[in-house]
Amino acid sequence: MEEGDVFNCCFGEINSGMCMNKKKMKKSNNQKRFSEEQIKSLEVIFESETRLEPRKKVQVARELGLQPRQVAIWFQNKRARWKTKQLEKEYNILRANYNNLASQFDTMKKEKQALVFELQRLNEEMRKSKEERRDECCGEQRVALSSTTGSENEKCEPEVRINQGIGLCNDDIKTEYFGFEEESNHEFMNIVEQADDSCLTSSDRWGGFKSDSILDQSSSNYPWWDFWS
DNA sequence: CAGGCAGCGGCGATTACTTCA
DNA sequence: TTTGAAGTAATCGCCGCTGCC
Repeated sequence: MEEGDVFNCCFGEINSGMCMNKKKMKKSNNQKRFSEEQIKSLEVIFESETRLEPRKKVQVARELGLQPRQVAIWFQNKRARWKTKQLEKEYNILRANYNNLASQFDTMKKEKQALVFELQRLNEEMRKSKEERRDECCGEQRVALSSTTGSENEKCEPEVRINQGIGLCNDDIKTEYFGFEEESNHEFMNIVEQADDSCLTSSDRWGGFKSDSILDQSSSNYPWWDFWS
């Protein structure tokens, strides 16, 4: 006896209703997989319609030699499996997008670090040149003062130096957060805003990344901005 | 018209079984 | 030969919809 014969024999029983009591059909040896042709036909139908009209279901069942209920169950299971596969696909896409985003973030983080270092270097240079200019200025002052009363000169010099020192400290504190002095700070903020508009928040610079299905779901649950800390 | 009820079908979770490495 | 994982047909319980009374 061939396997097909076993199959047909068992389904003969099922189809005759002996095993198809809806309530409590004992899982028995009668459970057999559908034949390749049956599966193929069902797959073809499923591709065009994932749900069957009752009339169509009866028709398909008759054509394939199955019970309408078996066809209905097959479609139910098929929908469930299809859904699972779709979820897996979507998950893989999401994961790929996340990895892409993470690597972009890493690159930007490094760029930012480099810019901060550059900013610090420039700030230091500016501070030094300013210091030099003040030293030069103070030297000229001293020459001018030495031609007047000597006693005033002796009193003046240390105070001038202290005040200059305080002035420098204040400047440094003022620029600690921005890296610029007040007059250049406005310009700096403009640059930052422009960069922000064109590079960071503009979606067309993010390649093919699709954010619609990700952001609307995850933004409420996952604080993506934690990246930046 | 509103409300209760039965029948039907879909879905998610689970079970029971088969197949295969 | 045994065993564990994966696949699959079928069951169960729940829910929503629809038609009837």
